[in-house]
Amino acid sequence: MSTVGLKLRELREKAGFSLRKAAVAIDVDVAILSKMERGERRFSKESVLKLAELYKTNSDKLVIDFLSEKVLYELEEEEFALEALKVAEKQLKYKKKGK
Amino acid sequence: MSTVGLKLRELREKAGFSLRKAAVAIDVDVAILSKMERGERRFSKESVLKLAELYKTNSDKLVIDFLSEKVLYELEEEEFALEALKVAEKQLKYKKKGK
DNA sequence: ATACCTTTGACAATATTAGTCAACACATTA
DNA sequence: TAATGTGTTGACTAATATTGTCAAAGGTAT
Repeated sequence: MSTVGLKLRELREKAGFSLRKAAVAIDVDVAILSKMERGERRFSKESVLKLAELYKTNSDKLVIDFLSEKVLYELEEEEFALEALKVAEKQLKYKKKGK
Repeated sequence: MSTVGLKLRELREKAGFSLRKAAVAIDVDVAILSKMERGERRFSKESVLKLAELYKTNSDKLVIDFLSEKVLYELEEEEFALEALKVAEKQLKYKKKGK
């Protein structure tokens, strides 16, 4: 169900890594990587970056998906989730201009 | 610095509540309400709702600000924060249509 | 001084998240 | 069939973050 998870699983398979190998390579328990790929547990940003490097892929989109999921997780079941996102965007743009 | 905090503080003052009175009314420690209003500690959604009711105000915008701050907190210092918000929005819209 | 107000910081309690480990089921293959 | 490799699961512990409690401080006004 997780976008980052699915993408990273595909990448792993294409790169020819077994779950175990990949887990060892990025210094994470196999169980955790398994769960992260399937969305049972959320990724750490660190893992995403390490995996991207391992699979020789650009990490930007993966990180964006990762963050997006993090945000949506916070907003799940919230009636005003969409409105909140829009306000957050506006604030962020304003802030950026400021500095 | 917190939007919800500022708004709720203004509302409280307009409604003529001291910090103590308001805190007691919503069953929260004074120290915490003080910190929440000033953005030193984040609000709980429950507090926002209770305060809105206490001040006889519609809570929608307050909740939206509250959620927006929660989200921005998660994304602070993230290079791709804006992109992540956009992706999250898209996903959310898609999801909504689905159900 | 007394009675309010708000703020502060130290501390404890709780909840959430992350990590560890052993065992399972399945398939492959020596 | 026994050994090896695959991914998954659940129970448990450890670490971290979030919340709550409390006592005391510094204001201001009566």
